[in-house]
Amino acid sequence: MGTSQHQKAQSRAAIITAASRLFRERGVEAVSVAQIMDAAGMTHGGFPRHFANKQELVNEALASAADEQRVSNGTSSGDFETFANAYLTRQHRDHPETGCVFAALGGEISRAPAETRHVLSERIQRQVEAFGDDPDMQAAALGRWSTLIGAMVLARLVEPEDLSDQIIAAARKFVGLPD
Amino acid sequence: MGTSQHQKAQSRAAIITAASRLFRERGVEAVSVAQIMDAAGMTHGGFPRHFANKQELVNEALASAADEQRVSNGTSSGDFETFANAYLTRQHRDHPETGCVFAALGGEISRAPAETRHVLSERIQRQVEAFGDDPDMQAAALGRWSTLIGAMVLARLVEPEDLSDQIIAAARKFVGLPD
DNA sequence: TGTACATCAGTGAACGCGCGTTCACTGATGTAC
DNA sequence: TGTACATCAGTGAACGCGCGTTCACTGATGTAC
Repeated sequence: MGTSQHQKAQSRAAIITAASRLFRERGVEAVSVAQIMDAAGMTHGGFPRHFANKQELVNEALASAADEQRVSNGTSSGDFETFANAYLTRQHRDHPETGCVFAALGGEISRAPAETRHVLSERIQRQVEAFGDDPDMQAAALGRWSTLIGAMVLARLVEPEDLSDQIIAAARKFVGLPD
Repeated sequence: MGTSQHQKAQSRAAIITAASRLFRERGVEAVSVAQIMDAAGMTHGGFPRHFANKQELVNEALASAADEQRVSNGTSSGDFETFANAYLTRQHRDHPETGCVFAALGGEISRAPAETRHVLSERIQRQVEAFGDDPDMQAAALGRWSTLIGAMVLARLVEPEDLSDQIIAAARKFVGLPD
């Protein structure tokens, strides 16, 4: 076959994007390299041209998912209410594949190799600093952020849907959102 | 070999206990039936005498973990502050194998078969009812409970330990605990 | 209270399967001249 | 501007390995008489 450098970069991006979605949807261990490569439009034999092993892709894909959230929700600007308002929704609950990586994979990340925990800790550290310079403001934002993540974890695992909705509503109230 | 009915019941309990700890420590998918049977003091061939398959054990082990927490922390009596005070600690963070099943495996449970989600939803539903009869009290408790779970997820995945401690402290403050 | 026997918990070997990874091969890319 | 050639992204087959599960076998249990 053979491809240009530009095409290689596109392929690599497609692999990371596919992995980032599939990992959040089904869990890291439950998704195989072959499934990711297939979703990216290639066969699994091409994988080692882009990553030394699956773990290296996991690190890149989860870091990418974490960055995605920060940028798309504008939390880096300190507008926590806007972030929380989009976070605590049925839309987010029902679409983990494009949602918060910590709610979808927090437990798995805590059991992952040091390198994985490190790249995601950097994102968390940066997020905390974006909450403000004042330690009290940072602490208050951390408390609210924890509520969002825990509520999403609970809301996604419970049935029936009524109870799940109830959890989202309770969390919205608890972090001071209208509704 | 051959064993009495009493010994069989003991073996079954040992398998559930071992599975309950190992799942919370390493994740459900990362622990093999052979590892669980070994931890319970048997060889893996004896497994089908107790459970039809791994999934059946997962359901029992996670339900057992959820029950353990309710009883040992007395949340069913409505004393949320006592529960939260023991929950948001470095001890709990550093020992997921004996801790909250939702913080350790919440994400995995949300991707598990309906039966698994059902047995754990029952426990959550019962817990919510134990929070009180008033919907507003239930909502407030659900908000605080979400904060505990999310904070534990974040505290377990981040490094360095300073930042992890900071998350626990922020959550303690946010749910109104002293310290 | 003894004895003969059916039951079945637990052993250890074996099974098919999907996993991550490796590799010989291909042909388009893009450089050297 | 053309031509010959080295590079290497991607293919498709193959690898060893650990997984969940199955099963013939064993011997202590506990019932029938």
